[in-house]
Amino acid sequence: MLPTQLSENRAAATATPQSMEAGRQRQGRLWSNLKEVCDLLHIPSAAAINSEELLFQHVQFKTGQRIHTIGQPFDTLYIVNSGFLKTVLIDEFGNEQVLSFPMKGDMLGVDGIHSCQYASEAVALSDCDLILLPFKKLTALGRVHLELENMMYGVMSRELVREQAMIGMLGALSAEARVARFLVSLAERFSQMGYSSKLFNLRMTRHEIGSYLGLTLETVSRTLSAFNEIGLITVDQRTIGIKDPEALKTLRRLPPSRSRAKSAASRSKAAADAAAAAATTSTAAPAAQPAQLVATA
Amino acid sequence: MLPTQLSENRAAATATPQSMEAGRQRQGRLWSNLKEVCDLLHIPSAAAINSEELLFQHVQFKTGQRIHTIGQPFDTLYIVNSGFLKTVLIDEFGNEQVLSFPMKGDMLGVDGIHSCQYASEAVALSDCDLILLPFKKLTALGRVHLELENMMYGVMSRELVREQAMIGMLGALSAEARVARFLVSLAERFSQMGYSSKLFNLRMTRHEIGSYLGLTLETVSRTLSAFNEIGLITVDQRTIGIKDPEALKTLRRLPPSRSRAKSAASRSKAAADAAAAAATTSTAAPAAQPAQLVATA
DNA sequence: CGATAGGTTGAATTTTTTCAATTCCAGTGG
DNA sequence: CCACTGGAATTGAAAAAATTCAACCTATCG
Repeated sequence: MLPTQLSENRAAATATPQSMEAGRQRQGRLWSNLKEVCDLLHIPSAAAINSEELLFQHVQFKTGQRIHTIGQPFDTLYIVNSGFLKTVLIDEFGNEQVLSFPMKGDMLGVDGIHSCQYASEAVALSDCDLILLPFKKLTALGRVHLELENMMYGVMSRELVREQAMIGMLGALSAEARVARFLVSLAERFSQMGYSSKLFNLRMTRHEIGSYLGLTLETVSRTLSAFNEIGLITVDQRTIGIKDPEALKTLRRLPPSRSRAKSAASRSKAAADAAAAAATTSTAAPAAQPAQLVATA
Repeated sequence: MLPTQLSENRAAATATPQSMEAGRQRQGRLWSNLKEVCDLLHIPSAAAINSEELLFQHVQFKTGQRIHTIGQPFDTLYIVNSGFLKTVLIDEFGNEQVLSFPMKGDMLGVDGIHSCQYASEAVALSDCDLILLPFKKLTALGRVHLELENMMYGVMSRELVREQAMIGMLGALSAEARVARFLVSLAERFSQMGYSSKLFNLRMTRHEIGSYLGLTLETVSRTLSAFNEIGLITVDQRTIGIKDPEALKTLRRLPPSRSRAKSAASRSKAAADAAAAAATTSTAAPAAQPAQLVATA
């Protein structure tokens, strides 16, 4: 594999550089110490922790495997070390409602603390490497290592803030704005993880995206096509290229379709309209700049 | 005031029996001990706590007052002892997005832990009595009183589960189903608080309900009228009577409007339709039974 | 008692979904 | 190696759901 390649995300799905760094082989599995866990969660680990003793076990899941199911007794939290997942609620007719798409650095299972049963189901969308955090052990440890306790509260609060933002989005935004923000937030996540924020592969189906955003898969597909048509993004199946992140960030509604339908030549005009409709101060992107390729960590 | 009265909720807005129980006058304010706090949160307080020393201060807010605002430095959590509030997000144009309607036993401010700034704004919808929990003090105490620590994790996790349910609702349900569930969950909250679950007053405007449910105020109003028309509820401004809680709980979509419009006499037929459309096993409610009045605690 | 915010209702319009018809692709087995 | 197959994705047209705009009503509060 070349260090620069299009299918960068597929790399994360198997053995990543990261999972090599943050873990040591032992008894045929991987383990991480407290510092590595804190780093993964972006918690300043305050050095003071001398804990080659305190190790947390990793577990690998293959694509499609279930990490936990609804109602299953809760006893451990998980941190995503590599890979991509979805968490879902199942309604009375067995329909899935996607709640989140956890990836590197995210915590899973927090919703199980309250009732001692997981309240959602987590499924691997790619091969995954997760770190196990036995909850009892964790809280006990938290009483000794203050930064760990802060970490716990911080991560749970962050999760809550994220869900609040989600509620705000579902409650207030149009279909187009939801899809736009979804793309932007994905791009930001990838960027944080050291991947390209300009070109990436979606790990989930249109159906899953739709469920997550409260839309049908057709609406998602149409919206992506529309964004492509006015030059905000490029779409090829699950490969997305972000062309105008600023316009996506502030987009509220697309210009009326007639201004798109008129002619293919009016592309730049349509993009300008979109930016205007977005009530943004950002300048329209200077056409298609060459997509930045992958920076392998 | 009579012990049984229609405006039961208004009582909670001022001096309730509860706020008398759970608090003692001292220095002209109210204070609660740890046991009272735990009781309020429905946490088994494990007796062992001998803490007439450990007291938490109450603060009163008048209708319309702001408890905290977005961006304000975080240092304290709040527990609602009495009264009703809303929490909101403010978008870039100053529009409010309602996130929750906290009431007795709910915790406020958890979203501030992560970034040390409150992420939402809390506003009193009625006169309120809140208990202050200085966060630093609380975590320190948590290390000594294990049940308190568990309480913290439990409450935060519960909040998360609640928001997940909200996301599921916004993502998957029709306007009618959302309004129905909103009424049911309100009824349940009131019931838990010792009020009638059959007759209560809404504390919030149609606009606020709409924002909370991701609908316009007109849609909320129309939906309430429709529920009234088919006998699921009675509506008179902010006074809601619940007639058929089972149908509301399982309702997915209303029967087509023509079956409602045909004649006022077809009422029971329409109600049966609604129950059928709800795919529920519950029997349709036996017409209007006299509304149960208030049980004052 | 008039001003005003909240609430209801109707009609037109827009947005999103539903249904249906293809197309595209990845994987499988001949 | 290539034709098949089935899930995923796209696209169009019709239908349904929800919003918008507007008019009007009704409580409440100075």
